[in-house]
Amino acid sequence: METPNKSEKETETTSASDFIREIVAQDLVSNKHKGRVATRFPPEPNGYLHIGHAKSICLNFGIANENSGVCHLRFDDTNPSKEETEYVESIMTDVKWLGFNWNEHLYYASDYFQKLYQYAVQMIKESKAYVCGLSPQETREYRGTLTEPGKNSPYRDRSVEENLDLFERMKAGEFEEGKYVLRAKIDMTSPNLNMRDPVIYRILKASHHRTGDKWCIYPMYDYAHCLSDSIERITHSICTLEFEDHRPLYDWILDELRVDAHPQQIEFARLNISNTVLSKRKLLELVKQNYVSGWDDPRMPTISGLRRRGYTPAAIRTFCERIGVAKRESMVEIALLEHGLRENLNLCAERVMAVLNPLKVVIDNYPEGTEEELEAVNNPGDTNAGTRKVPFSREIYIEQSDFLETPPKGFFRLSPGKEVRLKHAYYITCVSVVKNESGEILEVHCTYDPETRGGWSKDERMVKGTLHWVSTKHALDAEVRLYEHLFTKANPNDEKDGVDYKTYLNPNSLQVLNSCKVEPSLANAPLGKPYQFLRQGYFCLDLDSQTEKLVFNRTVGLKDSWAKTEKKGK
RNA sequence: UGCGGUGUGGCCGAAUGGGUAAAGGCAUUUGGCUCUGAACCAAAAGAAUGCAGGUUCGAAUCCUGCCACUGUAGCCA
Repeated sequence: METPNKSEKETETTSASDFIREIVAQDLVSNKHKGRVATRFPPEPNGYLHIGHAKSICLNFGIANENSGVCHLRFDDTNPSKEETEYVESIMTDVKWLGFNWNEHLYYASDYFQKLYQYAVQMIKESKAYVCGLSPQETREYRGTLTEPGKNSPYRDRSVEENLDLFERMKAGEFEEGKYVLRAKIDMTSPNLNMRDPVIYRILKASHHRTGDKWCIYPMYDYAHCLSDSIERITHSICTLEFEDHRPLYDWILDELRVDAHPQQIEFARLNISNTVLSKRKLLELVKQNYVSGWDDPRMPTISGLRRRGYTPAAIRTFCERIGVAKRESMVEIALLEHGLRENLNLCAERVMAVLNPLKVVIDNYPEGTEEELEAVNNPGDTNAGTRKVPFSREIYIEQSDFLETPPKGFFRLSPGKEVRLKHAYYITCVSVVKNESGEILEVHCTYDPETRGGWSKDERMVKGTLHWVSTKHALDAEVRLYEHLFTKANPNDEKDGVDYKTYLNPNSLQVLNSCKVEPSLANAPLGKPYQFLRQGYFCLDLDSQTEKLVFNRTVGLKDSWAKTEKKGK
């Protein structure tokens, strides 16, 4: 498997098996497909990919990779009224970014329109399909209900010749949309509604993003999908649970057409994640109604949103492996996603210092006008990451939350009379506080111990707290965007009593900090490169960033056990 | 209320034609370590597997009957 980012590091995981992989393994043992494994990822190009699709991508490409097989990328473009080239592009970008490669196996259902048409003619000739003139409304009425059988269409017994003629004229564009459809002749009394003479072709006078105006009849999903799978000689056609009831139809079409490749459809449960939504309709609504800034808003669970947020492909892949594959519908806690993210970022993110809510500290005994460069390791877990120089001077910024005039028990950051370590620098002791008339703290005065340069003390005196800091005169201004879960409720889809899911939108999902100070090495931060802002979390440069005004996204915060005990105390 | 599917700790999920204390991960709690209250290390707590019967020396696995949840009545996919 190729990874697009060379610096990317993979999290160690033992890939677990699941019921689908077992089926594939058994088929390999029984030589059912002569040792071949061919899967496919078949998105409809009518929207952006989200992390639910990533589960399917990892599954399909994963199974192919593990078995020296192939996985096709096939655009299921049978409905020209909804599909666009823009989506085709974004889907390819996202699949590649996730680290998967379809090589030469890029297909479109629209490539098969001619073949599909010929198969339809064959079905008509064998009296297995007929042209129906019922209106959409009538078709619905004839179909029956969940508990009542349907009844035969009055057009069901047209002659083969008449059907052939009508179908030909449908194709020639002689009829308006809705006037006729081609239906499979199965059984209007079947307990499975999908088998009640399903429509397999409809008239659509829309321009197709690839075939233009060549066609005005388009195959329906059930008809096109199984045949596309068969044409491509897919061995295992993996889809989600809602298609379970369609499997008899999938098999019926392939059986009746006596094709020589008959893939096996296998269904699994789609992914749900807490505190977000993963339905195309809802995601589209959030975008269209400006609840978010776009498909790639860093709060969105879309692949493009996650990418902009700073997620790594490896973290998403690991997540998809860990959630497993099963048939029961479930909701995975978003904490699992975030855990894997931190785990991966911890390996590859370089550490830097940034102060989000600055508080000025003056080091009284540090010579005025002097400055020095201190060495800082980029990643304590990875010696290859090297070191960098960080400028230090008499005035620095620390985090407001790192100073408390009257500290509670267990607080081991800075407070009057207390000594703390400045990361990579010196030990400092707070000697006084300067406030304005209304009592707000303007600056904190400290003294430093020159013997502790680099953050070490020869006498091994105990210093419990270590703070991050930035030299005031070297600091770069930055905007930092902090994100929280998009929804406050674990399951926003639980819309009981008519409550709309948007009711649960988190008003604090985006918090913008405008007066952040970051260390100068960040001046040349490349887009998307992961950083750990020491003691705070993982961040990356956002595409809104400018040279004069850097903009960073918080990908995910570090775990914060102090915040936890603080909360408990309240 | 047809047909299909699914029920295993708070959340995912193993246990693949019955066999010792029902894996593992996340979350939670505790302790250790540490120049990040991070990471890391160690440990703890937490389920008698939807319910009720039955078969068996022995059942999450087999049988019977219930219950709950879910999908399905597009000329969407």
